Amino acid sequence: MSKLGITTRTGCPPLSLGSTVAPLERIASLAHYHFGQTLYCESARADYWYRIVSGAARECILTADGRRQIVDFLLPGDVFGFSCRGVRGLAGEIIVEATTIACYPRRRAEELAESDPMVARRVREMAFESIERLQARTVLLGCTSAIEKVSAFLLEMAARSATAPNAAIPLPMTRYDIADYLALAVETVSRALTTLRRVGAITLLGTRRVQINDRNRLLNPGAAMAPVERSDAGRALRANARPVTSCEHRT
Amino acid sequence: MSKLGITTRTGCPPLSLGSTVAPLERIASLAHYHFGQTLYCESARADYWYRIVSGAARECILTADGRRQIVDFLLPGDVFGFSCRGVRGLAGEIIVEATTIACYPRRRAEELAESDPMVARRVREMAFESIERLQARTVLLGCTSAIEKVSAFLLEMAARSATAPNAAIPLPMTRYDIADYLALAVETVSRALTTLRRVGAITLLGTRRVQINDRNRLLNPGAAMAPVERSDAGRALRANARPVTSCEHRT
DNA sequence: CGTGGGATTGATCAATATCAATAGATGTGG
DNA sequence: CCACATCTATTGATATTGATCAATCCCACG
Repeated sequence: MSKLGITTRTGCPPLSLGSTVAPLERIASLAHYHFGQTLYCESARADYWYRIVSGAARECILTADGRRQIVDFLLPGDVFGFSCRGVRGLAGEIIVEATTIACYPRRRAEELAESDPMVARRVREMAFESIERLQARTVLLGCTSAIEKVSAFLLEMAARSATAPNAAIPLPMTRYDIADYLALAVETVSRALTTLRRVGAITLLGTRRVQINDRNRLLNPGAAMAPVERSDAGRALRANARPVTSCEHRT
Repeated sequence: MSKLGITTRTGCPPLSLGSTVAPLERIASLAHYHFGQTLYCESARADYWYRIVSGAARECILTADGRRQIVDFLLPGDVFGFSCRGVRGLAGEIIVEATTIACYPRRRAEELAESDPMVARRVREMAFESIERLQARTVLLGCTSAIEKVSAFLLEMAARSATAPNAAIPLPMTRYDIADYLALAVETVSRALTTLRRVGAITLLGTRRVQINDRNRLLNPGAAMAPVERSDAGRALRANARPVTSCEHRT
């Protein structure tokens, strides 16, 4: 890790974005990063948009009380770094050795979007994808129990890593990262994984790969989790939800 | 609440969006809703974008275990309803009587964005605002203690309600809504508010208005919270964060 | 005046954070 | 190549926090 050695060359391959947005790819530059490097820090100006080509990164923030909250994991294909104020507010950090990222200069990309409607559409779609990723994230953080959070996290990683069904899922991040992502203690994450392994829901292949054996147990951890059947299996409909008038709209 | 009575008329006032995007406002229709009405349900097609003109709404989801998770509160000025898959995935519900919403037909808005770069830019900015709102939300949900969550929630509402500093902040939602937003039990929210009131950080003006007396106590609840000084005040830098190499980028 | 939804407070119990110890992994330098 | 240092991961014991159950209060509204 001694020399940083970031090689930068312009003009990168289209990479699954469709030929109509080739103009966007022409202004991108590919950069290579090492594990632990900082892509941008919280106070940096938001002058680039990014796309993970290979490897992984995290966006995080140090809270007032000294904790680190990971706001998003970025995996291959994910576009990130959008901002409407000029400043980042979040730090972007590389978590996998030899990560390659496509960097889009914001000003030029915006100019391009203003002259090419197809580029504008693509940028809009990328932003919408970010929104849906963050909404899913919110639902995940809303889980109450640690088992639920970890289960939901594994399912999210399975969906995002785009591997074959039933294939092993790579976990590019440490348990500490997972803990900061789920707002749990590391020990709790570790224990939840152990519990899921014990009941047969997953198999741990080393520490950084997981095989999902029983999706249903992960989807509904409370119901099928406890080795000893829980007495309260019946009352599922707890919580604060109140009835609402029907779904129709526009009379 | 017997008759739904949604009045819809096309052509609505510009409303702080700047004159350059008047085209976008020309295709909007204003609709009036009652407390408790459903704007769209989870399975609905995502055919509209929305902007709150007055009143308030929530976006929420029923989780597998029967809880309701509120993903976002929508306040005047907020634009929402973006989707990249065709389906909502979240339900939109009105939480304030006589809420007015500007509705933008998605297809026409997109056509407009493709013919008018200024409209495209404005749509992009609105999407980026959504992203930042959701990122802030993630940080909030990452808080570990209930006092922290409620404190952060009050600060968020203060920032978003755009009232004068030190003015009373309206809370358009019930305690149940707040609880489902913060992933806490109602009782816990109530207790946290009571605690904050007791230590003088806030004043409750009725149940739906809050006055913030001491921002610092809300920003750093752990430090100044306990009536009896806590013995561990010194160790603030706990948590899972690990040091990272410096912030430089591009050698 | 009575009713019902919302809000608050109390008591109890389960879940998780924390503290502590240890073991595995990985990388460095002798 | 091995020994050491450091980071990562797991497991155990304990204390604290928040969910849950229960009761009461408050307020708007018919």
